[in-house]
Amino acid sequence: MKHLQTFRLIEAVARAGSMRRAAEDMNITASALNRRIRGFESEFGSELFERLPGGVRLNPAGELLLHHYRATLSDLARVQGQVADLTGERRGHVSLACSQALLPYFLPEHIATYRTEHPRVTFSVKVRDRAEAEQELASYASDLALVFEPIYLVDFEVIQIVPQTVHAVMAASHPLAQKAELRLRECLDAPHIAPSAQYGVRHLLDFAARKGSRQVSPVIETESFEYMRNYVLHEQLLGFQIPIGLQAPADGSLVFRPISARDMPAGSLILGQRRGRSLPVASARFALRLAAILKTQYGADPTG
Amino acid sequence: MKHLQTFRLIEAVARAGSMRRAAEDMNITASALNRRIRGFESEFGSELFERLPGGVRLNPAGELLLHHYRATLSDLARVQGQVADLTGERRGHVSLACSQALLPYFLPEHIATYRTEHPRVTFSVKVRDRAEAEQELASYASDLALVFEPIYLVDFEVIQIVPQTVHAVMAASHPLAQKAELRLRECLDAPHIAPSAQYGVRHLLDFAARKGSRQVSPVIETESFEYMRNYVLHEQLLGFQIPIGLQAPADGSLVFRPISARDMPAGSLILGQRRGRSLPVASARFALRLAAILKTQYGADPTG
DNA sequence: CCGACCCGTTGCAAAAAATGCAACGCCACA
DNA sequence: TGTGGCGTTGCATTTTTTGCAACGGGTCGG
Repeated sequence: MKHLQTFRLIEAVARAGSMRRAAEDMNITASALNRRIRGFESEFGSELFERLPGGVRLNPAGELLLHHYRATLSDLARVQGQVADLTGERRGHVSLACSQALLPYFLPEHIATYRTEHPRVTFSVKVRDRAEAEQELASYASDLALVFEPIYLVDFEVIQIVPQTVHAVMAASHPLAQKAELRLRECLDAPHIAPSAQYGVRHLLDFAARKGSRQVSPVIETESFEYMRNYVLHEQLLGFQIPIGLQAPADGSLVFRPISARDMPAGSLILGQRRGRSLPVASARFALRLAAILKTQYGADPTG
Repeated sequence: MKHLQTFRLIEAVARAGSMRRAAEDMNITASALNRRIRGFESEFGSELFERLPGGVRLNPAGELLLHHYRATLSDLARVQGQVADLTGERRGHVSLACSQALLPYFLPEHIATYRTEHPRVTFSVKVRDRAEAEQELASYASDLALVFEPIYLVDFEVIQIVPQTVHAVMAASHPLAQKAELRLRECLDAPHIAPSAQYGVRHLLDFAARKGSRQVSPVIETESFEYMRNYVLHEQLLGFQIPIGLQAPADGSLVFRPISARDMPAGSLILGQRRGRSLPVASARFALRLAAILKTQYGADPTG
């Protein structure tokens, strides 16, 4: 949209922290950029940036305006989606932030299915931990978030919530692989590999361990669940993940067992959006679909 | 705001129903206007107008877009108000639609008072009957409405509600001027002048009369309460109005008496805004002030 | 049934706005 | 005290927008 170019430039300057760098990013000269900013500031009635030696930084007025811009952009996208609906076309864009567990199986499968039915709908999939995901929604950078155990629920509107019991992941040859269900104690006694602190799985583990006056003491700590799943095939360690991110391989090399509910309650996988926002049509429809799938595949909402 | 010029043009075309007329209104040539519209339509991805012989008309896509524009405008005004607050200045604009009864005393007094405290706040005051006032809010043409007995309460969010008993207005020499309170029967028996059907006062009168198997049969019917107040000084008729629009003149020529609550319940004077909208700072503050004044001057909210 | 009229649209030249280039003053840092 | 990055400004150039005139199509009244 051409009429929003000035806002795009403002955003670029805010991101770059300097007019000259932003000018380069946007493929115009610093002078042109500078004059657009100054021109807008004067018609807006207030400066948007603090001029510092070495660059610029958004001032509070600029923050407010940038927020307006993002809200405008999002509303315009919604309108375009509605118009596309009017003309009978199913097109649009869905932007989604999700936890790592959704990457290997769940999202690829269901986005692919959705796209066979609606080939003109495109997707962005970002990986964000539970804190970042909310930020993503708040800044309108993503329409939807599908996150395990989000932290702050302010401005986060729950669309669907499903329980996910943490599972221990291990090689088929691991001694504990014989049991159908594991006690937390057994897991902590065995050498283990654990996700780092920002993840919901780790948070649940730490919490449950403290309650039993134990602690999680991983041999390896990692930010990557994929790394964890692969590593336990090479050394006899226990890993931890939620079932939506797990699938038994055909060769039977990897197995996973739930941790007893007596030791650790199930966590919540939550599909949500920014509170009060009306989503673009494409995102809204996809959210409905996703909610239905989660509900039927992963059972009733534990909160009622 | 320069970057919204195209939207202003689209709105003008929608209002004028023809590009050439809109071009004249906006002081540009029809060709320039036409090319901007076509240009925008092509980047937007859809036509906004039906081209008819004899002019154009918004199509559904255009309606959606115009709605987006108005929402954007309103949000931008809110942001500008917040920024003005940041810089310590109290400026901004309050737009208000109101019933006639507020014109003679109430609004002039309180807007003037407000402006002595906040000289940089400007006002628009539009007179609208109770149906039009809601339309005014819905289209973002006004921020606030202060209306007696609004009709449809959809999308109308009540800020403050105060009771107003309908009063009979008459010359001091009128026989009924001796009594402190009038029965509806007495009023209908006497020759009277009444507001036309779209007004809340008339609506209450008609309703109460029907309940007593009577009917309002005015000698004169008028859209102007000012006319009514002045007319009863020249002929011995009863007029009707609510007390917020009445003030006893110094010379005692005009008197007004309440109609008994046994015959007719008090109506509601309601201050409201568009549901769910976050108002510009100036309007929000003025609304708070107005609500406080209404509450203290005209007693408790009858609905609780 | 046809001419007058109003409509949206388009070609082309003029006017206006945005841009690039070069230079200036400023401040931090070495 | 120089050096390099920063925001900003004057000026020539390029790009965009506008106004003018004309075209084709439709309605309406004589």
